[in-house]
Amino acid sequence: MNKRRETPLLKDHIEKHQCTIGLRLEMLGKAPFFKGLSADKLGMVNKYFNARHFETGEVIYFENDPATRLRVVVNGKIKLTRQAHEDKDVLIDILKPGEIFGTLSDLGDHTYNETAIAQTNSCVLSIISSDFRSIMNENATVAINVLDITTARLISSRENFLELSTLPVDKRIYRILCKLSEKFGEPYGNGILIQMPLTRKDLADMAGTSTETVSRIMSQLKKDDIIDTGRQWVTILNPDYIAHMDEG
Amino acid sequence: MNKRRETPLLKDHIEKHQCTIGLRLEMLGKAPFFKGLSADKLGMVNKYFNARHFETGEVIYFENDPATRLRVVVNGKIKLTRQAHEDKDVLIDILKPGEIFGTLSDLGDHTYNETAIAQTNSCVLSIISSDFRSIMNENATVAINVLDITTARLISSRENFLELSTLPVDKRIYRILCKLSEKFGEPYGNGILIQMPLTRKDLADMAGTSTETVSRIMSQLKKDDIIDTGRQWVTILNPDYIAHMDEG
DNA sequence: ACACTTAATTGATCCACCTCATTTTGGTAC
DNA sequence: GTACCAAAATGAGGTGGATCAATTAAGTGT
Repeated sequence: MNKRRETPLLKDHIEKHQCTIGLRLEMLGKAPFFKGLSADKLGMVNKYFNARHFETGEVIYFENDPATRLRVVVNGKIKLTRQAHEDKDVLIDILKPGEIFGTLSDLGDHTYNETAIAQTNSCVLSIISSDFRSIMNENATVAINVLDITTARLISSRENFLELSTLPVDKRIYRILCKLSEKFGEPYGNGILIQMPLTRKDLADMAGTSTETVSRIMSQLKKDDIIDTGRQWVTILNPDYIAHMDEG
Repeated sequence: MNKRRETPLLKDHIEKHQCTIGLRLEMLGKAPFFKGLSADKLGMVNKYFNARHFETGEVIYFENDPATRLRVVVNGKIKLTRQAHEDKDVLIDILKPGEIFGTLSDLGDHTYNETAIAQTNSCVLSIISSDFRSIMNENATVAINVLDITTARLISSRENFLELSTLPVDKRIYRILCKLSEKFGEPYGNGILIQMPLTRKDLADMAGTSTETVSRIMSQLKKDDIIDTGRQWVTILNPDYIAHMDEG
């Protein structure tokens, strides 16, 4: 077991000038919700979007703020959270490039129902939600794509609820690590590095537990050579164990 | 505190002959996902639907069954559940007339990810999901309506997750009773009756707890004259208490 | 290389809730 | 009314995980 001296996370190399018009168009073309849209329509649609850069830790919007915009991650990772009490938060999801967040509603009195924070330096496109609704009205394909994305998220959210209701904490954490490594994992050394800053608090807020409990479980996994972990990073050394811990 | 001798629930008066073509068309016209559709389009769309009656307790489909159809509740209540272990279930939602369930996906290898059971005698319309997708493709309004419904469900599911992660059991049960009375409540005597058969197990499966714990909490609420409850029914005597139990 | 800040670890205690076991009751069928 | 059965209530005991408190270690800035 080698002692690491520094974080294995890639340095944040996202800078403002990368959010160029060219990149933006390329991004929208690849975005799952615009799949099947013709090139000229894409060009038209592109004009509705604004790009903006966010520094790590910067809040994009707070829950209960008036909600007017739909956003798209171009670069970086965006964390969606909700606050319960004083220091009790719930981490709903972590988004990667191509994913959407914000609101689709065009009602005036509508508010965001989660807080969005840049987990890393990020570039985000935004569009006024009523404009996006117009686009959906004129292109049923787009509406159906967004519907498919939302349905998938609903299924995933219910899955989370199921796991929270029925699994003990350690299994919940295994499952979270498994899902994160599928979404954000990159080969690193002899394992898979979850490529993002990830604290014990983040994991606790995903699993509905305390940082201390997460720490204890992670320590045990480390002792058993199933993961390697340090300050704000995790690598999976034994993916098979993490994937099927049912019998454990 | 009067001792009730019999269930205050309305007798199930839904019978097969009520699922007539006339009722079906009326139902589809009022259904939120067809809001804004012209009368003639509605007539065309109607031809795709089949009606079927289900007896109380009858399973409409099981989770992991091949998924081919989207369904609409015409009459009665439908319970959506997922199985975890032996006797551990999670009650995801209870649907009332006008709500949709089943699948929207037209992929061949797709399966239902929950079990649907008739909570009362029910009448249900169904349509092959690929047909429904065609309808959405030709009528963006429909796609957007379904998207709005799905988004609302996603928000609600995340809300449930939040409550499950952060609230103690008693508060979770208060909240569930509050939501149920909003959705299914009907004035009855000096309170609001939740008009549906509802067991301690159902409540436990919603709150992620055990039947015994639900029973204990309900007993206390009854003692404090906040609710009245018997075998498979609940009335709320003090809605205000149930609605804001934050400070309790 | 140093000090400083914040994350992470680890230990000890406590209690909300689960589980198992038993009794009671409501609702139904005869 | 009486008998029956499944749902609900209640009791006793055990425990997973929270909470509180103190220590260690990893990055960061100078």
